[in-house]
Amino acid sequence: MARKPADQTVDREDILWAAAEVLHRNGYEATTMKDIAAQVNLTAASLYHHFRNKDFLLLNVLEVGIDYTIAKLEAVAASDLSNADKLAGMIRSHVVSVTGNVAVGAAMVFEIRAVLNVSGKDGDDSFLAEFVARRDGFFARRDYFESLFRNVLLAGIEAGEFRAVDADIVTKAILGAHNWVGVWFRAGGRLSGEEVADVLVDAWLAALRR
Amino acid sequence: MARKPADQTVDREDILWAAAEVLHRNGYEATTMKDIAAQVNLTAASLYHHFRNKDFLLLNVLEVGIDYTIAKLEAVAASDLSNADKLAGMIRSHVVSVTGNVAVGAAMVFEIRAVLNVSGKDGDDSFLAEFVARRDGFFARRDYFESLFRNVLLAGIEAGEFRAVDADIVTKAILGAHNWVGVWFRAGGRLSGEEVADVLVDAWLAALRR
DNA sequence: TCTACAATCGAATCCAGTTTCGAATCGCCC
DNA sequence: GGGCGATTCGAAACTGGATTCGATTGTAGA
Repeated sequence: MARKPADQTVDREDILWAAAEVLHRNGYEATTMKDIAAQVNLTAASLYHHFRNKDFLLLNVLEVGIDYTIAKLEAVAASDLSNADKLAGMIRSHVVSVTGNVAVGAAMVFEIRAVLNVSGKDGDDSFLAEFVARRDGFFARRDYFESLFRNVLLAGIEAGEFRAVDADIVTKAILGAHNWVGVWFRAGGRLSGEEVADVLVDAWLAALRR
Repeated sequence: MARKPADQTVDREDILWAAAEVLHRNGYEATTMKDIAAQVNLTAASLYHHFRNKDFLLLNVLEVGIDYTIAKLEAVAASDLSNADKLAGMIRSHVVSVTGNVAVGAAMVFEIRAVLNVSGKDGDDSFLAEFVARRDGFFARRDYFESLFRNVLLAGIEAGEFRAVDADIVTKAILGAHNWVGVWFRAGGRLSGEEVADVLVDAWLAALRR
């Protein structure tokens, strides 16, 4: 027995999303390749056909996660709404993403340190180099992601729509609140993702209202 | 060479705080007993004289962390300030704790899942039972901690000091923002812990102001 | 001083998890 | 209807890290 027929074959994407889910449940180190493989009905060994190793797999998960989130955010950020409406839309969009796919959201929050730690990973030279490059690219994406929010805040303050708060800190506060949603939110709870988003939009807008 | 003289001997407390720091740097799974031991100039083996195993060690870290935080918070919560002032004091107190000891704050945020996962840990029966009991105790403390904030919100709304927001969600948003501070805050940055706290107090009070 | 205990350590054991390898299948195209 | 690359698998090699053990040595008190 070796390869399963077509109705079984999975591709990178499938593995990535499945991995995100497992990672969310267990955390990076606590998640074994076997766990991830099981999620898509493969064996651990098979995973190595799709990814160089565990680190790259995680990095991939983070990459698709951040790209997915940024794409949704950019749509709103690029619109010609007022800054208040933009912020509202972005908060809603982000919170809904997080609640809709807890896996991605929480992976973003929790697994960073694991990726961060290049130290300790025995240098397979070429691997290491590519890993570091991609990891730094990921961090850059994260910064960009954060800047989307910060810029709206800044623009809103500039335009007199918002109070003159410390945009840097408030941005991080907003994102912190969202990230945390990924930790406690459970589908089927008292509120839907949209409803949670509404509460947060209301709160932040009130916090910024002049 | 065996035991070092008195000038070397450390006690549980020392190990706990040192462990919190290492844990913050590396995350639970990525932190080895050796790492923790090194932080207090011991060998991994010596740690087992103080703690049953790695899980209990982590649990201990979380316990002292939450107790420390709760103690500071209760002082404010029990005062007879207005709810707005109480909330301000509590936010300040919590944020300053987190920035003052990033280790505790971040350990609180990140390591929970590791502790959570009882499943998988081979049942050493008695160990397992005590572990679960203490773990549940910890979670109860966490809930209590959260309730301190929520109750002030609720009381403030009741008293007409605050807008009628969804106290549950807003509480979690506040705590999420604080937890996140533990992740990004670095001593020596643009703002001190107190200054960050001030920004957040201002924001949340504005968000709740009628 | 002698004894019992607390605190350490180095070495050894054990084990789970990653990664590698060679073989087996499948689907497809010539 | 044979060849070829893409996939997958089981088994085995390796590794790092948790935990155990027995020995050693300060310390405190009888």
